[in-house]
Amino acid sequence: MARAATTTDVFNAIAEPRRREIIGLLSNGEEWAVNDVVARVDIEQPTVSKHLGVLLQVGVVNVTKRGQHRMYRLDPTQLKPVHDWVKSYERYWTHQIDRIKEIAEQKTLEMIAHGRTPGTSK
Amino acid sequence: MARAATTTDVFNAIAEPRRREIIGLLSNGEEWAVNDVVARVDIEQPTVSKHLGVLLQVGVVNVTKRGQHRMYRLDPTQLKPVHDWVKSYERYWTHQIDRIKEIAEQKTLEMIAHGRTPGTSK
DNA sequence: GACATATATTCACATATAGCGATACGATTC
DNA sequence: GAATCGTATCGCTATATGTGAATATATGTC
Repeated sequence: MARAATTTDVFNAIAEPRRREIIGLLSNGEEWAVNDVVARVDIEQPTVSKHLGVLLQVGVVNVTKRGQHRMYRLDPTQLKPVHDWVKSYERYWTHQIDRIKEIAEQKTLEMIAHGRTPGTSK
Repeated sequence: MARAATTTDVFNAIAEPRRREIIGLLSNGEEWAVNDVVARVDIEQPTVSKHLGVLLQVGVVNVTKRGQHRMYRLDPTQLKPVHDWVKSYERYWTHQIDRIKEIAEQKTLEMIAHGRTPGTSK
């Protein structure tokens, strides 16, 4: 099987740095015409159109036709799955003191439990 | 140019759902032998080895040789870049009330400023 | 209608998968 | 040292890029 399409989900879509860059631009909440984006990033117009197309397919942006312009707007809520997933690991790098304490507590609990957690591979 | 390698950075590495699944397994902080992982996910051993190899290259896991086993351990701090990036958008889906207020305030400020924020495309 | 502007689509290219099956390699056990 | 276990690697297939160049498709303007 080949690699999953970039349009499969948000995780694949945001793997591309330029798409994250475009998302960053649109994060001011305004509507952006394609050429507004092109003027700000060092990417050709067709490429920008394609990246916006990917973001559109996964729902990270909306588009509205206004005259000959197509106005793109960010829908930040579509990034929530990424946030939800990575949030579980947040405690490992925030609050250094608390983190040390947490890890110590965890180890203690493990010692008490005294059970091999991963499948005991002979 | 082709798509960036999965080993380019954490964003590319975690785009693959099975790698996120493996990360989830290892999140108990224990050391996992390859076969421990194989026993838990419905993936063949060579594929698991490859996924672990990708995660290793981007630093999300460490490996230690112990006898004929290779023990993999998660290094969750390597996921921080993802968290940092997505955290900027957190406010859009948390605290529904505050969010409405924030957006209203933002619009008001924009009206006061009265300047077109994106590059005024003629 | 002729022409310019804004955006999308098509083509070709170089490259990178994910997974399977077979196999190679190192460590362990007998 | 032969068999076995744990793991990595190779060859293969099918597929999906990201980008640039060229072109098509609207839409707006004179």
